[in-house]
Amino acid sequence: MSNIRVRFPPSPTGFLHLGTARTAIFNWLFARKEKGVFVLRIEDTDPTRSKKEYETAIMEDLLWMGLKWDEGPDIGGSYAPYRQSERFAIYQEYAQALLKENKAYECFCSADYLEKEREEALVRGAIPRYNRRCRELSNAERVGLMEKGIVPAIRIKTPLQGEIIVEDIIRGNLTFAYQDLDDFIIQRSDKTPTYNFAVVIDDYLMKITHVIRGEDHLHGNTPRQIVVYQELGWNTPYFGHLPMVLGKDKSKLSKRHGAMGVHEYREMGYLPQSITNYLALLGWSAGDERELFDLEELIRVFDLSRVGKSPAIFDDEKLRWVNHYHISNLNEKEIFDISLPYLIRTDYQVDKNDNRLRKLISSIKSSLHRLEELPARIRFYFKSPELFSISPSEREVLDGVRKDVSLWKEDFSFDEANNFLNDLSQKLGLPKKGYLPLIRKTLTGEEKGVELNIIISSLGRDKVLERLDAILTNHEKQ
RNA sequence: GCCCCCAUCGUCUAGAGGCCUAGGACACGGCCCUUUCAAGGCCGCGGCAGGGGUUCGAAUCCCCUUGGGGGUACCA
Repeated sequence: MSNIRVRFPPSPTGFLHLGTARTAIFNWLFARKEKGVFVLRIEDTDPTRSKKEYETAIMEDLLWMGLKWDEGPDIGGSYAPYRQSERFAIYQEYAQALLKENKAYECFCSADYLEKEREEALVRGAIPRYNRRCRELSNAERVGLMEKGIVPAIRIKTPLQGEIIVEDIIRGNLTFAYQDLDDFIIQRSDKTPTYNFAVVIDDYLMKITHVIRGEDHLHGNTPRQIVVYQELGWNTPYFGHLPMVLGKDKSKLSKRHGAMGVHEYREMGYLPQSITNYLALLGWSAGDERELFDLEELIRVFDLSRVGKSPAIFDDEKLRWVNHYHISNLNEKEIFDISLPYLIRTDYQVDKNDNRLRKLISSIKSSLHRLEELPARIRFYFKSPELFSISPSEREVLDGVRKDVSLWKEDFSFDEANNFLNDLSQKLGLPKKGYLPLIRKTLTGEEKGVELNIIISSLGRDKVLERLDAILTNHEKQ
């Protein structure tokens, strides 16, 4: 194992989103590729928005995709705890240290005051930055404010001059001016840490070597976090900012773009390997013309240096196609097992040992884009069709067919059924389209769908006979 | 507004100065296969944002413009 360590730090304020999942995939692939360690850390510093159920749901979705972590809140690890809410004392300790070294200071400004300042700045067209009025408070002033009962927040002292260079392994060197940053808060007045502070402390303490995350962190968070590293006297990890994933409207992918949760895609019948495959393709390519991979292959071909810089628009159509590919690649047992829940939830009576059903599903898998399409496609297998009336000439055709079928000693294979269907042309003296649509309608009630020979073979002699008889006797009654 | 980033077919991308009359994939269109719907096979449509440089030579390097995105919290 190399000493490369990456982390995936979701905030449990909602279900795992496709955009977030992609970040997890890139981190995980990088870790596996480099034989490093993948850490799961829960960023629940905001107690009002964080929920335990989301934490559980996120972990389930990660596992479903096949992304197992080496260290995390549930399994522990050398740098536990892995839940930020359990690390508050640590953050406070470092905040105090910065205070003591005069690298941070207490700020007594009220939220209201700050809000008003910001609005005014916006109106003036100025940059809404904190005016640093508490930065040089005298001791006496501080004591005075304390005595008034005001609980201070802690702000870090950002250098007034100079610039920050972010060395990004995906984008190269980027420059930011300290002047565009302000003295941001590292510890709220309720003693909880802010994101940019907690992250730095954790990444450092957890010995994270590569911070790979979305570009949305690049312009605001990364420079601020570098300030924290510097004030603490720590070396920064390597940073790599992935290009954003955008929705059809070209804005950052979010709930506004409809169902974008991993779980929802799972429900629709997307395979985990389809999700990881497609998401890996957003912002990354193998360099040659291959683009269909399962997880293991992805590890082999993945290369962080092949990640691009420009944002990618999420394309549902292509995901569909990728899923179609992976479904086609499933073997008979796999596709059957994974299909069962979709059939059961459609209230079909499913027998888990039904070999014929198993063969049927396997034989039509390549026509599916999502598993949720399956029930409608093989409805004929579970439900008898509605009766309909036929003409005298149609009756003759079905009679002929019936006679033949009744001679079968056993059920037909796909090939045998096919031959049977073809031979009918001779016997009936009709072209195929003169009788095949009628047989289809009789057996399934539909005019289109699965190949007839598969239908006949799957239904078996008795059911075929039964459905022919149903139409025939219905005709007699009229 | 200010700061930062990005820029090849509608979309995802290959392309790291001559291999490019720009390659692949999705989508789309046509044809074939086929009782039908899918699937599949074949063919096709379609792009280097614009303008300046640098160079014998630029999709590739530089600058400007334009366009798009992201960030501007006691959210993460």
